[in-house]
Amino acid sequence: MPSTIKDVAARAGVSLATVSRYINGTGKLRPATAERVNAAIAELGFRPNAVGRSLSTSHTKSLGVVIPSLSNPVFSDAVSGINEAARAEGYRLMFTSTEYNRAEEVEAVSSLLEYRVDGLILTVADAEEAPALDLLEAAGVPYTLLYNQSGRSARPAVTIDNVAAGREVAQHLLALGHQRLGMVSGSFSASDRAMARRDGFTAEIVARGFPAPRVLEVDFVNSEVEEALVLLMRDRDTAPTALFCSNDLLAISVIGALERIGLNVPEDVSVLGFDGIAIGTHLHPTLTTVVQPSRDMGQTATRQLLACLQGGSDPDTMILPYRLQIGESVGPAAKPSPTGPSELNQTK
Amino acid sequence: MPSTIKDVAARAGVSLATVSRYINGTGKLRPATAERVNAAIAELGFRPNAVGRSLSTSHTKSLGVVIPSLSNPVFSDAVSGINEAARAEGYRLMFTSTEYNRAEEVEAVSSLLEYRVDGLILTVADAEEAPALDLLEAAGVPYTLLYNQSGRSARPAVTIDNVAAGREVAQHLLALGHQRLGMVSGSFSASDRAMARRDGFTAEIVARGFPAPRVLEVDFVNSEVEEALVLLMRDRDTAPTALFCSNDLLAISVIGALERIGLNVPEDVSVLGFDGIAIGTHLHPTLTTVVQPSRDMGQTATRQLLACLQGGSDPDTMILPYRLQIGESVGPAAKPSPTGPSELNQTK
DNA sequence: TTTAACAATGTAAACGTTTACATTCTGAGA
DNA sequence: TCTCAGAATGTAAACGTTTACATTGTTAAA
Repeated sequence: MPSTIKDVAARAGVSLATVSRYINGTGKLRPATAERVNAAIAELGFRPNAVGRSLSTSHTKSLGVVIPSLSNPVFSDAVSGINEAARAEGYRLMFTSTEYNRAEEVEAVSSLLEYRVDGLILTVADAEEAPALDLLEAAGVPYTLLYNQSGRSARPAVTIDNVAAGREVAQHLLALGHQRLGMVSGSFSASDRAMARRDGFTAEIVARGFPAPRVLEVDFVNSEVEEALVLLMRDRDTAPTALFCSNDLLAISVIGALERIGLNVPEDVSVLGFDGIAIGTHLHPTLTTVVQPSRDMGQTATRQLLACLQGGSDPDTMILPYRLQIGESVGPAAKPSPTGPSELNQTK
Repeated sequence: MPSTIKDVAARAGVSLATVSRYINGTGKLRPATAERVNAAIAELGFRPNAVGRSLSTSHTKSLGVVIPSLSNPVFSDAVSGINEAARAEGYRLMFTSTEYNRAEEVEAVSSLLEYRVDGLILTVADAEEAPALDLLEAAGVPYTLLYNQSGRSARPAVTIDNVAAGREVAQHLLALGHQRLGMVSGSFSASDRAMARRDGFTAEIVARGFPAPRVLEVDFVNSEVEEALVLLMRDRDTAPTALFCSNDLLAISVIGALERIGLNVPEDVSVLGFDGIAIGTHLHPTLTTVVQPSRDMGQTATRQLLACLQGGSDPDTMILPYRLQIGESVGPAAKPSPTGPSELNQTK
């Protein structure tokens, strides 16, 4: 059993309170007393017990982190940012993932509340309908959402304006002469962000007098992207000349699939992603994508949560800037092929 | 302040111990008593305090997880596996990353020891020289390494045989007629795995009577891959016809860079990766790579650590199987070009 | 009806640390 | 030298829960 503050006190010939004052730097100590305590700590290999401290102070100096998955680097990057900012303030992270499942969200929050984390940073499937957030609010535990659209629920979130980003994507593609646009997205029910991106994208296109984009909702994990694209791109004369993907992993997957069915990116079809994950700049073609500042978002969410925990105001919604990063995967609209039905149509 | 067991006891008209027995399912309770306790819990919105429980039982039911970075999906996948196995046993994860820095490793372990995590799962830069592991052993806290080579230190690890994998990569490439091999790796001082892969790769090539491979050690984050490759591939008659990369992110990066300098993969140069991250199967060309079972490794490490915590034997080294997954990024050795210095040589 | 054995429940101390309040020590000023 | 104010340190209870041991209740058998 590791040494406790009692052992240190006994060894140094002082009281528990004196050792506590030394460890925490609270209150003055005579140099000789401090030296004796320090020596006792070293001799005993004492290490403060955060559990005892948590009980007596009612603060654990830990933050709960709940995200859908670590498989998407956009969440990994954010957790890195959270970790940095938390560490800087002496906080630890208690972590869990939910695999986009609402019941898992509730279970995760429940458990973190049992561990008495001081606050939480989390991404839920839908900020509007989140029993997990209801639980947090009922418990009075501060939290900040990450990436979620705060929408009409006015729940505090660090995010970007996904609707505006979707619109800007549409503007960019239309400006390049693309008139037949498509979108490939993950599940809308699992991501209010994907919904917002689609909504902005579609609204802009329709407002500009173009036909609404074809929207493909795919299960990225189950690798049905290629099949879906074969159908979408079957008729080159009516197929989209540009595809907006709801995240970068999907965009990368779409590019691979397009090339496999004989289409060149961006010559035959342009592809535009979302998130700005690092690998996108190392590929060929490099990815044109909407970059959200994931690491900054993680840091910002953490800082404002910690500010709240340290007596500041409640967390609020913060919209950070995104930027459209031009890569090689988007080019001018392809000119119509001079021949009739495309070579693709003839492929078995 | 949330309700405590005292409040529940008062409300139900029973003792603290009775409420504790109800919560934990230890000891028998009359149905009427159980019902009164249950009603009191519901009325008060009581939620057990894991901090109090941890202090009195000396167990936190949490595991510390220390990994270099979440930026590489191989770690994210492993953490997903750890999370699954831990959750199944009612454990939480306390998480931190070290960015491949030994001082950070020590600080991370130190802090997790303060929080009294029951055990740790971690990846360190070098299992042979790890002050963080010295600290854990001195504290008597069980741990399992993940991915690290256990080598002569005999520290418990869940890993694969990286040396054997390196050899098998060499065999595979030599069997395809490649005679001039190269390796692109991340920093060896930050990854004993990368060292082991190089050692196996090199040993096999030399044993087969071929010249030792050219080894490029690059800083993937600082995007110097392309510059390095231009130099390596300058003279097509002497340049490697296949490159082994120490991880998949690097391999993907190398493919992009090769294509950008005008070389086709695998026609002009083959590229083989390591890890088996999911995105590798969605690219064009799909990645030929050594797949380690990251999620399984995470689960296995967790299970054996938990078995130890629950009275079983100490964690041991477990070597899980890897497999060489054939993709499209490796092909037969390119036949020498019929002309003199390559076009590449003339590019400014 | 009484007794005894077992079930059910209560009591109280401990886990490690913090900290309000109390006590002792020290040094400066009268 | 004495006194007083502030410095330094000690005391003890509390934080929430667990659990060994004690006590009370209940039921069946004699």
